[in-house]
Amino acid sequence: MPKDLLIGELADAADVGVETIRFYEREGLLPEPPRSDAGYRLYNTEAVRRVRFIRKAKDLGFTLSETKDLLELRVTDGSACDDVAERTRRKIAAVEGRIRELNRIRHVLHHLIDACANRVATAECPILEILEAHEPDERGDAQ
Amino acid sequence: MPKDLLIGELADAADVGVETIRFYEREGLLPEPPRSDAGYRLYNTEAVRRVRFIRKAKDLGFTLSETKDLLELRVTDGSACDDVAERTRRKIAAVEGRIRELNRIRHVLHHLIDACANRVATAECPILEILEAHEPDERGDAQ
DNA sequence: CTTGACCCTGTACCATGGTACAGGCCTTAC
DNA sequence: GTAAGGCCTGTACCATGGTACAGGGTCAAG
Repeated sequence: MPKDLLIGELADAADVGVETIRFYEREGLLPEPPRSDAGYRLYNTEAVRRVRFIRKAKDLGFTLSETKDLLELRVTDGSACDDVAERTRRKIAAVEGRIRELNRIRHVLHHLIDACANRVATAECPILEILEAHEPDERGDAQ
Repeated sequence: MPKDLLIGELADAADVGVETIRFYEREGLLPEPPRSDAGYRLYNTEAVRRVRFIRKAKDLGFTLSETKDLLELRVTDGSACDDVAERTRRKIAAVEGRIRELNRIRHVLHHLIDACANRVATAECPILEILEAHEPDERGDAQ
């Protein structure tokens, strides 16, 4: 039987502050956990994964609301498979759009390294070349 | 000779508000442009690319300060090539890290689609599988 | 030569995502 | 049994990235 974690232990394990955990709970990103007799929140190890995921998603530029959507994508009795699949496809498209943009930035940065190696002065700001090629503009998803 | 843009024309072209342009200037992301006799800011088309890039970077989760770093990466008389190359390599590593994380999310979302197709109920929140193995990940060329 | 749409500076305000008390109740260790 | 720590709720505050006036000058059209 896995031992329950107190909020401070969860915070340490997920490398965030205690206040952040309570904040995520208020915002609906973490379910309200069961409580001890004294009213202490009792967490399991899934909560650690959840908090770490929220952090990761935030660093990738997802808003808390988008992150909440991602966490809610699952097949349960109550949710129609087709609907979940459709929402998931939209999220995949959004993720792929971000990957494409990041790859464009990556390529341009590599060109800059090359220019450096050849001691070629880049008069203009080279990173702006990113926007030369076509520009899809849509953010795929989000709200 | 390319016609100068007034701030409102730049804002329209880059699809942001006029106040946002002035905000970016205050924050040092846009250089102070020349002024007309009446004190109006006069922009060229590079400014449009710059503002669009700032927007894009923001959507990808870069802070304004990181974006400023990216825009400052260039080889000029005043900056040592080796230093620019080194900073650029660090930025590439950061970009590649983001791409890897996004690919992990993408894979898990694809698994969810599969589970859906097979009408397999996913009891746990499937996206949390992302944090399981540190899969070394196949290169992130989603282009 | 005035009206309306723009521009200027300056300051105030807003949403997001936390962070930091204050005031009080458990729990363990001495 | 008492002190140190951790937990509770509640409220206030903070940084980032804008957004929205107020009060005033500019300019082109009619």
